[in-house]
Amino acid sequence: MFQPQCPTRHLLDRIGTKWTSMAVKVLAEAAPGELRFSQLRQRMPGISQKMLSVTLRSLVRDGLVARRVEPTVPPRVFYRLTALGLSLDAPLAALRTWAEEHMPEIERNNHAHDAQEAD
Amino acid sequence: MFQPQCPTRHLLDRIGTKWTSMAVKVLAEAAPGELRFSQLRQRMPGISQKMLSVTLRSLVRDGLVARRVEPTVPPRVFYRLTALGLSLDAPLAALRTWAEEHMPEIERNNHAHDAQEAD
DNA sequence: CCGTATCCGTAGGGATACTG
DNA sequence: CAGTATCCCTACGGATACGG
Repeated sequence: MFQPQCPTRHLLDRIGTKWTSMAVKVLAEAAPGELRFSQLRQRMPGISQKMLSVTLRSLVRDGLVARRVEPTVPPRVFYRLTALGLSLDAPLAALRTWAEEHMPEIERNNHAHDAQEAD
Repeated sequence: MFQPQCPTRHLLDRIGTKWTSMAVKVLAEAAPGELRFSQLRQRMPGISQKMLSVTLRSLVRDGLVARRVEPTVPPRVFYRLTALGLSLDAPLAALRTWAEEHMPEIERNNHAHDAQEAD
C-alpha cells in the first residue's frame, strides 16, 4: 500500500490535477448524454482551452471518457463518460458532499489557527 | 459550484498533495490511538522529514489532526485524527477501494491507447 | 527526537498565438 | 470549432544542513 506503484497514489495524481474531477462531475451530470468541447468549456468556468484539451486527453487515455468526432466542417467533437468514468463519479460525489459539509469548519479552523500564532 | 471559492476545489488542493491522504489513512488505522512523528515516518515509506512536517502542519491547521507534545527531553510529539479527520477517512476509503479495483483497468487502457497512437 | 531553513529541479498550469 | 505550440511563472516537493 502506498508503494511507488500504489493504485491510490496514481489515482490521486490524476484527480488531484486541477480540472479532472470537475470534468468528471460535469460529464456525469450530462450522462448518458454527450457534451461538446465548447459545452464543457462553458460548464467549467475559468478553464483555458489548453487545460481542457490536456485534461480530456488524459481522461480519454485512462478510458474514463470516450471521444467521438463528427467529420463535418468544421468538426464537432463529443465527449461522454464511459462506464468506468461513471463508476468513479460515485466516490467523487461522496468527497464533494464531505467537502460541502465540512469545508466551512475547516475554514474556521484555519482562521482560528492563524489568529493563534499571531500572538 | 467549482467557483474559485468552491469547497471541493479547496479540498482537492489539500488531499491532492502527495502525502496528505496517506497520512490520514495511517492515522485512521491507528485511531483512536496516537502516533509519534517517527512512527508516522515509518508507516509512510519514502516521505522526507520535511514533507512529513509540512503535511502534518497543514492537517493540524485544518483541524483534521490534533498535536500533543510531551515536554520531556527530548520531546515526544503525538498526532491523532480529530473527529473531523476521521469523518474524512470514510470518503477517502471509498476512493481507495475504487482505485484498487479499477487502476489495473486504467493501466491497461493507458497501454492500449499508447500502442494505438504508435501506429 | 522533532523539527526548521535553504537550495534547487521539475512539472502543473496560465496567456497567447497559430492551424486544419 | 476544436484543438496544438510556445513561453513563462510558480509551487510542490526532494536533499541537505542546522537548531532546541
